[in-house]
Amino acid sequence: MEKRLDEANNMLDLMVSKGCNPDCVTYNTIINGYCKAKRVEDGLKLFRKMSIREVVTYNTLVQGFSQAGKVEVAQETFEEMVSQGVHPDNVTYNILVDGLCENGKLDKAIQIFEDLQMSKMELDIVIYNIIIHGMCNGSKVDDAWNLFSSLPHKGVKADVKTYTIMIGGLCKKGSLSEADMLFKKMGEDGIAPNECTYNTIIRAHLGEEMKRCGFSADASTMKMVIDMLSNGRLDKSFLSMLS
DNA sequence: CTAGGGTTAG
Repeated sequence: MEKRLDEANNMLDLMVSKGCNPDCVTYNTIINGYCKAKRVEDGLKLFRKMSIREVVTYNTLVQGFSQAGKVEVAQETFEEMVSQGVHPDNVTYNILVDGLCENGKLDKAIQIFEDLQMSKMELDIVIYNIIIHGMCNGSKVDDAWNLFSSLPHKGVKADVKTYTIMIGGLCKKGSLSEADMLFKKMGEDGIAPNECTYNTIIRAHLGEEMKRCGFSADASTMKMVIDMLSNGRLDKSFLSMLS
């Protein structure tokens, strides 16, 4: 967790030298550490050396490759898992579908999600949250809304994340009044908003308020930003807010 | 008498 992977590896060698054999949890802890440290290739090397093939390790690797932006390799790892006879579980599909969404492959994510719905796997709210989030970020807020609205028929109960994701999607689309209505409905449905929900809706309202007050990136604003960037009062990451 | 490792929102 502290990204001190080489020390962790030395510890692994030490335990082996003392006759204490690592098991799948030991290995997975280190493989996950490699992935979090953006060293998924090193994680894969360790994986190739071990003989245990279980679902959690594959899940770790699929996520590692996705988060390293190598979603094709993540998909290949998933295929390998299936061909090795290791059965994917809910977490596998959550990781795979989220990885596809985060790497610009929303259509593929939706396709897998639809296959899952036809399968006899029991889907819980997590996969719905992931796909609704993917749709909202992929400019398919209307599709997200339709899916969100279908949850009661499917016997799946929306949680605070579902509402927050959907409210965020409506805000992004510019439908602030619909977002407000959903925020109200969420309370009526007995789901309490949390800090994420409030941040989402407050940010959208502030953005509207700024527009109404005539704030925009005009010449004088740009000059102010450029000045503040040059004297260091404003961090460069601020610019990402503007796009 | 068998822990501990992998998943979603701004």
